[in-house]
Amino acid sequence: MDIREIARRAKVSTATVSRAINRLPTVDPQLSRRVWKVVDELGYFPNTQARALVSGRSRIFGLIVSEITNPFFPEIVQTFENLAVENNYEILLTSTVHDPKRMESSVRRMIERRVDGVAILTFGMEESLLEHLRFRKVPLVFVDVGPDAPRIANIRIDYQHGIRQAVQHLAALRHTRIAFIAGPANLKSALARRSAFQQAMTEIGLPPDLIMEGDHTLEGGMRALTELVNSRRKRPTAVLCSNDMTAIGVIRQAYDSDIKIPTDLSVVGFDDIRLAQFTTPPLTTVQMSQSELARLAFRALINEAEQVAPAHRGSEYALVTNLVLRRSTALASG
Amino acid sequence: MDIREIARRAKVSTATVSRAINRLPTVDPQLSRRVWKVVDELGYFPNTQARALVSGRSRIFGLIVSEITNPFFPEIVQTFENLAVENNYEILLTSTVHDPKRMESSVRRMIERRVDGVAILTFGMEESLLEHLRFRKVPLVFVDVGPDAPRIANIRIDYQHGIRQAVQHLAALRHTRIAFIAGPANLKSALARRSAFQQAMTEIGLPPDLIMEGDHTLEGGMRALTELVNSRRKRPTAVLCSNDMTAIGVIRQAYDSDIKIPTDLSVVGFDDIRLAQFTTPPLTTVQMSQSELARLAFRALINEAEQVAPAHRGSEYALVTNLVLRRSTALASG
DNA sequence: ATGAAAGCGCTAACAG
DNA sequence: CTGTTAGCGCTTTCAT
Repeated sequence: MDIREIARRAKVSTATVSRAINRLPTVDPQLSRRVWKVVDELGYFPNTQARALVSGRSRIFGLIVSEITNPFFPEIVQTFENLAVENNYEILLTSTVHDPKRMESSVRRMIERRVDGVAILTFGMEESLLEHLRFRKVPLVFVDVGPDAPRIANIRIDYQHGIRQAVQHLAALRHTRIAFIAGPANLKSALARRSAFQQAMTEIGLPPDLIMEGDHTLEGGMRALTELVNSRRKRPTAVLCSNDMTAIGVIRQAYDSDIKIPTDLSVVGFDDIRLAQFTTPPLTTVQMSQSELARLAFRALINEAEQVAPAHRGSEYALVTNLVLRRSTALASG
Repeated sequence: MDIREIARRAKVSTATVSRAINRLPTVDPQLSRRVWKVVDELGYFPNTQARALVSGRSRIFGLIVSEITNPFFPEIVQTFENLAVENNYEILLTSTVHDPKRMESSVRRMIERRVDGVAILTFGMEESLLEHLRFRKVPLVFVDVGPDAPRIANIRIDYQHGIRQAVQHLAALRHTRIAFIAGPANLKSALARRSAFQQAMTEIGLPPDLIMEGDHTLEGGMRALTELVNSRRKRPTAVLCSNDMTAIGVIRQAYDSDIKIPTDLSVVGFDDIRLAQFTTPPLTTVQMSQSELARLAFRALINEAEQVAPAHRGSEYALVTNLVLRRSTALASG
């Protein structure tokens, strides 16, 4: 069943069918009705491949993430999909699973399907992979790490804003010994969080000297708390974590070590993944809105894809972070 | 840049380029090398839309889920994507978000992109939506609820197996008052879990009379435990939940009510979502392997899509459930 | 083994 | 306002 079949049955040309289906205003309402009647009767759906072939636009946006199972991403994917539906796009979702081969295949798949734009929301992308995409002038959007170039948008995250709130919140609860459990040192966003912490502490005259190394995993959080507890130094009364998984590890380890949260130890996370609401106690954390991030990314892509004359420079979007209070923090004990 | 460009530069016909790229054995190695050289030099990637148009196969599988943010799904999506990459397919992911309009648009999008098969992994699908898909003879795979018809595969889940293990595990820990928090009554899979519980209890001579209504949400679990606690009846020492989110709600409410888990109350979940490992204490639960489910679904689709002569009946796949022990269960107190 | 050419389903330029 | 037709990039007969 194709457009010709419809044309035959509606006794019009294929051009008219095409126009009617695309709701071009220049078609006689009479004919249009005839076309739509046949379309509905036959249950006809236009073939997007054929459309894409002739129009040169696939109406597909690529979305590259690290791993779908990383709790940071489902919300992003969902929001992205919602927007795609609203705007009549499809989304081609690929994950790199931290594997260079998979990154390469992601890019290849994007190009083969002729996507109209790609949002790269992985943590740390190999520059080299962008070559093909940039060469083909595919609109791109990055978080934090993109180059400043035409057709490349960047979402800049204000880590400082939320982290300052977190530190000041803890200070207001009379905490003075506040530890920070950092993320992987090769991760730009983790480094940014770390220095935001240092600055926020310094601002209020607290020494930012209690910094533990973590790796953004549950296990890393558990290890870091264990170290903190076993250290000869005086134990901190509060700990700020570079991401929520780390904080969840801290909570888990605290439970095992009979440290009560928040009475014995206040814990603050970062990201505000869905899971943060489900811990016991629910986690106070710095929110970096995943849905807002997805919205910005989508908007960047659609702006770029649907404008006729591409801008000469890339555009910038900003995302602020904010503390959300739950129940893992309390007045410093003692 | 297209196949003609390659042909011109390699001084062969487009037919030869096509054959070389598709690695047909009938092409002279000499020419093939020439073609590939040009392909690599230019960074050429075949246009999948054009391929799909002529071949009639899109190499896209649809995957319909309820909500991507439901913790049950990310693992499924990830596994599905891994398999897609391995087999050179793309996945068209849509979610119904429990909205009839979105279900409809999911189906429309699948058909417009001419997917080669669809896995319907939602909880409860409107029969009516299948019409279009079945009419177009698209291979389909369901969980539990699919009709027995050609090109339609079904994955049957053995709820009984894991639930019996859970009940017997609790009984072995000397629990005799075991409650069950059920799921929504309109959900076939929830009903199956409930009756599996009843049967497993009856088998060992325990009365399956402590059944609370839940709704598969955290809040539902919290409410159910509150009721259980406030009831005049003797409190159960163990509770089996229809899904993990419910169990997590129970854990949360127990924490708020100063009931220690597992010492005062043993809790068992169902599904084994990733999150179950991250609760405090980690949740003992009946595993219904999401990755295995995804694997079965993908295999069903690819079998159906790549066989020349469609079988006359739908095929059936089985998935068993199994208890996984963590730390939310213990000997009955008292 | 290779090439010429038809055609997949659609849109858009052009003519009327 | 409507129809005719070329052509999007590729695969696949059918000749050679």
